[in-house]
Amino acid sequence: MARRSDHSREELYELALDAAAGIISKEGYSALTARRVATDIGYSPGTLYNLFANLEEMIFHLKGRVLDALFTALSKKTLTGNAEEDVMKLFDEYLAFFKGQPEFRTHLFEPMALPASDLPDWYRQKITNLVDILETALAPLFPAGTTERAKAAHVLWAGLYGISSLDASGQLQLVSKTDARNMAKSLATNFLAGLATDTHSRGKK
Amino acid sequence: MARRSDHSREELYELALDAAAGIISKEGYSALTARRVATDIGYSPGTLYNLFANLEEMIFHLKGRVLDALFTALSKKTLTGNAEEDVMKLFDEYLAFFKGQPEFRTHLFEPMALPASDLPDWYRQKITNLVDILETALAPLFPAGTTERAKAAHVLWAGLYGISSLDASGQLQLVSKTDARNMAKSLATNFLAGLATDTHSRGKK
DNA sequence: ACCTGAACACCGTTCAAGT
DNA sequence: ACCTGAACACCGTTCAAGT
Repeated sequence: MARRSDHSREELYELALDAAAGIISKEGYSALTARRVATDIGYSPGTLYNLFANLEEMIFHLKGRVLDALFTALSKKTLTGNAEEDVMKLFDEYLAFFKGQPEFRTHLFEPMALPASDLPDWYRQKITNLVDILETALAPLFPAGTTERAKAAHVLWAGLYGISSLDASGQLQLVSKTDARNMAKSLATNFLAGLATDTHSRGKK
Repeated sequence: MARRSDHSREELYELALDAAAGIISKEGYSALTARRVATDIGYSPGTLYNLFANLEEMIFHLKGRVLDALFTALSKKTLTGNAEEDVMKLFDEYLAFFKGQPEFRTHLFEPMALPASDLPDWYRQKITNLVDILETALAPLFPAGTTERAKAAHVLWAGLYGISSLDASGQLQLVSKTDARNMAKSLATNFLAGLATDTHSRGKK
């Protein structure tokens, strides 16, 4: 074939990520290969390497896109000012988001092949933005910008991730009706109740 | 070469898992291939397929071994009867276990390619045994065998997993000195404090 | 400047053939 | 019965050559 300029670089970028997302949701992660994406967008494999350093980087950008979509979904929620209620609202939206696209839930936050310190800033920022939403819901409980508030948001975020992730991969026994939502509620309720006792009373231990 | 019966089937099984563990810890997961394991144990690739259905199953068995080692480590801890103290003792041992072998932390509980329902029983049992240790530490807070006690143990387990996992993959900003241990402590303290208020008082909400 | 497609160095897995 | 090793159908990635 001859040279193609049917698509700009930006269009190609979007086409590639679209194709990758489609392959994953239709056939699973194992079907996602550079050659397959190239075929699906009608270009040769080499072209992909004009857009991304390698397949891993391409997946990285796809994850970035999913993080953006999750951010949008969580941002839509209007907070009431009741911390427990708001946290559960966000938890529910999180769980609902991945229920609709289970393929992504299991891989979105999975360990990167990169050394942890090499996580690019633009990526880390997307995660920060997500955690910040959770932190906002904790505003009634803490003075703004305190370390304690950030820590609480981080623990809730990591806890929710753990629940969602182990649930999705069948690594928690879900016999006893203790499904992910139920566990998320337990986490939110008890952790926040514990924070309250912590802040108000509690001398030394 | 000729036929080899240098090793029994059981010996081969152990040799293969030993080799796999060595490859992972020395060169990372991406270096783990069926051909490489075969080379390292001095057999041809085909022999591996006498032992395991495929590479994934082999990794599965390796994970089982790591779960056993984690169980052994956690079992060694003697519990004091103070729930909060005991939970933190177990949390610390968990974090220490993976600090010594970070390659495994990031992959041990990662999503399986299998549908969640196909997790073999022997594997799920190993996880159950681990969570049961945590549940034992909660004995002072709940009547034995209650659903509530099991649920609390599950939430703590999933939460710890989330913290450990996101920490390891650099997906929590560890700028603010909020390291994994600190977060695990926050989870344990506040969740258990919340459980206490839950059990004793608390009418309707 | 962008894209191709052959080429390189690998994979996982199978299975006839050997002992 | 167990093991080999060639073979098959793939990979990711590179890069000279084309337009």
